[in-house]
Amino acid sequence: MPELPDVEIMRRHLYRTSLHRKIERTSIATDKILDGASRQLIQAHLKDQQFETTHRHGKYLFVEVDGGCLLLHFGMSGDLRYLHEGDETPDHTRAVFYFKDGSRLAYISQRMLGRISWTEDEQQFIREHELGPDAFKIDAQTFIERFGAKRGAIKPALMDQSTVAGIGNVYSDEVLFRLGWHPKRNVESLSQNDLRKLQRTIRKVLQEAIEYHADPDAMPDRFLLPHRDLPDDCPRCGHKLKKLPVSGRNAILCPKCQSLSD
DNA sequence: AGTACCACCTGACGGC
DNA sequence: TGCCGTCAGGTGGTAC
Repeated sequence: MPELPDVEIMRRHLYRTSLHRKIERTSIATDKILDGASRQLIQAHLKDQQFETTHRHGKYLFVEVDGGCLLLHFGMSGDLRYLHEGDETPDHTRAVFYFKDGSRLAYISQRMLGRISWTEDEQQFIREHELGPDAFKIDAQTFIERFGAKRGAIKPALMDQSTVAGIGNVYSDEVLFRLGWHPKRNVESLSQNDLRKLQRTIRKVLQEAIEYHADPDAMPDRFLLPHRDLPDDCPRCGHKLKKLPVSGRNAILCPKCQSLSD
């Protein structure tokens, strides 16, 4: 479930477990998961190096080594798991980073829509992939400038990675649910105050999701996320939640709490 | 610039 | 039990 909070949890996992271990070798199951870098290049760059540090921008995980940066993206399904010697490799593991001490880090991507790449210039990578500022770190003023310049429906605007990076289908729904705003409401209808409120709500929702380890089962009932499997009822008013196609994706919303009129 | 649609992939799940 | 259609939380391309 890799949107910003999920990737942040993976970052913390990697940070806690996998830094400063010498890399013996890297196995990559298929070239399909590579983007702009050959497997030979990645393997050669990682050999005998160690992961020095890791940070996240939007849904991308940056893992720095001496001489460059490994990039992990997870598509619509994925996970990262540190394993001790003897631990079984999880299903759908598509790449494994083997450390000299016998442990290893598994990159899991069930639908193989995730991508592994390599860059020597992180800022250039961000520019080339047209990523806006990170949705969690962006300051209010920058958010208002960038988001306020957009047109059209608010949900696709929230999911546009070039405006603000990190929000996908699920968390755009969560933010709009918390605000009581309809996903098709026009961005043009938002006042300066609404934009400020939107930015604060994004930060709050992402912050809380991270605190609950991006795990729907751990989240309180007032979140929309644990109720996405329809049919289910709105945790706020009890009305039946509904599914609504918005620019090619399915939004989940409460038609009573999130009416289009206001 | 925004929207709509398709393609990329695999596999979990519900219906029959 | 097994087959099949449908659907899934992302991104990138096209055409309008």
